[in-house]
Amino acid sequence: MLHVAEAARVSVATVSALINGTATVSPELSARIEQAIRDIGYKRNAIARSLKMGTTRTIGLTVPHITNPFFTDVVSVIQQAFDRAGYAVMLCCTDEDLNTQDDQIRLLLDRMVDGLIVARVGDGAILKRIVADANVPVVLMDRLCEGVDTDAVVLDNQRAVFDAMSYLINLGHRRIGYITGTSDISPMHDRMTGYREALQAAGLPVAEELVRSGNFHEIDGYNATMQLLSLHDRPSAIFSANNPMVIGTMKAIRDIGLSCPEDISVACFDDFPWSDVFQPQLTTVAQPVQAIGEQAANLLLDRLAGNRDAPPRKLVLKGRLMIRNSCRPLGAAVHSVSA
Amino acid sequence: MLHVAEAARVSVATVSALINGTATVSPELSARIEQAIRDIGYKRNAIARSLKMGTTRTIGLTVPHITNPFFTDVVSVIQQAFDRAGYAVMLCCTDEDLNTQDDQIRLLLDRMVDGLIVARVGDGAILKRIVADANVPVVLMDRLCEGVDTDAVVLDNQRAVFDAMSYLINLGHRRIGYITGTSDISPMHDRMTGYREALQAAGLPVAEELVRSGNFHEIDGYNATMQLLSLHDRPSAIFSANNPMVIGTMKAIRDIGLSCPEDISVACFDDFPWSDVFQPQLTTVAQPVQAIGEQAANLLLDRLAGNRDAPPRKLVLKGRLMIRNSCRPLGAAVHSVSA
DNA sequence: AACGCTAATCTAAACGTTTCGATCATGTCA
DNA sequence: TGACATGATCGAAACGTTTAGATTAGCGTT
Repeated sequence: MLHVAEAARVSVATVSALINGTATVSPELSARIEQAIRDIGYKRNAIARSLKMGTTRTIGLTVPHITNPFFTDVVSVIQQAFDRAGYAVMLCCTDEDLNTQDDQIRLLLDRMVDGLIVARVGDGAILKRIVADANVPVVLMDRLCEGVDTDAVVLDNQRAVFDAMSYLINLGHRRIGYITGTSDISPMHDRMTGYREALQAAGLPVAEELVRSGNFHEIDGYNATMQLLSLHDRPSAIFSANNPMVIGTMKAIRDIGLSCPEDISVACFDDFPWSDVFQPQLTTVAQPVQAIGEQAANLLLDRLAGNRDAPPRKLVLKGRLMIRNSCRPLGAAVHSVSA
Repeated sequence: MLHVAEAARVSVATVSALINGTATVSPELSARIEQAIRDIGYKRNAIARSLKMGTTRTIGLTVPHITNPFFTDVVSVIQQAFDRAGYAVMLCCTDEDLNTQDDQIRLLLDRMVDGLIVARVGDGAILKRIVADANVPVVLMDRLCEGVDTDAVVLDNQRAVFDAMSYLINLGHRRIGYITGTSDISPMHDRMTGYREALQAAGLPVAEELVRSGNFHEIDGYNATMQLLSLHDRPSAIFSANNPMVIGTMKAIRDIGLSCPEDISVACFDDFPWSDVFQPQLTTVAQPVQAIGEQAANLLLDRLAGNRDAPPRKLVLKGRLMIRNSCRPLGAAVHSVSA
């Protein structure tokens, strides 16, 4: 900018005024300055501007896994929304690791991001402190955090799983395996509650042997399913509480020589774009990814626009049960195939 | 830092020296400063540091679509690699739009990213100029760019498609539909060349009616497939040159009342994590996503480490044909089903 | 002619670091 | 004892912006 000012024989203040339109500058000087900008190929340095202004027009976004199609879709929507608003997005994947998340959020705050969207991981204590210290707006997404009282957009997970389980129960299933992620995050907790409540509402026992837990990865779903299928009294259906794990479930079913839905019914949380096309067409609980992403972005953009003092807003969206053909009705002959 | 200095009754220079280890500071002062840092909860401001140092420890990454599993996987690997190296990643999705890409790259450069990894979109002219102007290292990924002579990691697309086509031809297919993305980017061009060469090598004609082009989205694959399937002399196999489009292909096949592989064989570029499990199990060309991401990251990290003057390095990786069950051998009764 | 008002422009400080060179005490050596 | 190297610390400039406040010129009023 100094070079531009010299070339145009004006002060840097005038150049700044012209660029930002913060003051009127005469036509002559405007012309000289614009010419100089073109000649020199000047681009304003956003870092210097950020330092002075205290704002970076950049937000931080952390998710557990970007390869999980649910997060991929949401990230994509958020990215678009902030792109439109002229913000850049710094993306971090925490890989479901607490320390990683911790480090990454600090990294983002050090870089003076203007706001944060967090699909958190693990215990909320540290996150709580970080959020309290940093005075940037934070939006929680997908996962709430006890003690962190801030904007959030989540699903009614309990209801969604309740509905899915009720569907299975209505089909005649009585022993339904349930594969959950680590239960220290709110959706896993709520989904599990939905599972239990649906069973109880139908007067069915909650057999602990039917509940298995894993760490969100395909391999965890595989192992959990293997355990479920080797039970003496095998479940007739399996519900997987997240979508990477259901791939593992399907692989285990295949490897053990069974097939879905003939031998075992499968449903899961989170939809896939290809669910309609490949066999078995999985019955899933679809989250409104577009809405989740947009709402999270809107909540944060609203804060960034200056609405700092409004009380925390918590949006709860509804899931939708996509009934396809991976669950079969159980007739008189209950899970007839012998292992 | 000023506050820390005052609290510890030292100068800011000493605080800086201690934090960065750039000079020895006495045990007494060290203790005082460290205490002050803890008391105040001081965090170094990375923006101010960037301004002074001329480096942000942030890189920019632009991809056409993050929802495409291929890019998702690669982004994930790159993200992890830079995370380990202490860099932040600014992610941009260009949505296959030239202007968007242009804007985003400028945005990234304004923010003084230390380097750029680009899976480019469209014509290379503007990218070429931007890359020339910006004196940050750039690594091209997945897609080369004519006239941009920089580090790159790409696939041997031509060979990969040649192999896939040869496989189909060996199965007895003679009329093979081909669905490509817009051909102004190198992989699409190279893949098409592989298609033509395989046909020619087998002494088969290249029927232009069998080649359809779309814009990388599922709907484009759907439309292209609809056109192919309504041809008088329908192809017995379809190869889709990218993976979102193959979902559209499968939907079109379903909607038209045919089935794969009985009525029509399908193969495509890019693997899916679930390809092994759902029916039909798609035969695909798998890209070494892990290697692509790691190599791209390594190339850039090497430049960032100071190796600026080495001549541009171009890495060409090999694809792998994953033969599953979505393509059937053509016996005596050639594509028998009548439309 | 003196005055005040407005519009245009400029000067200089500030944002929070890093770093060069200066300062100063201390100990060593001739 | 004086010269000098050494090590620790500091002062101040610089990075490239923004912006408050000062300055100047032009013009209309009285």
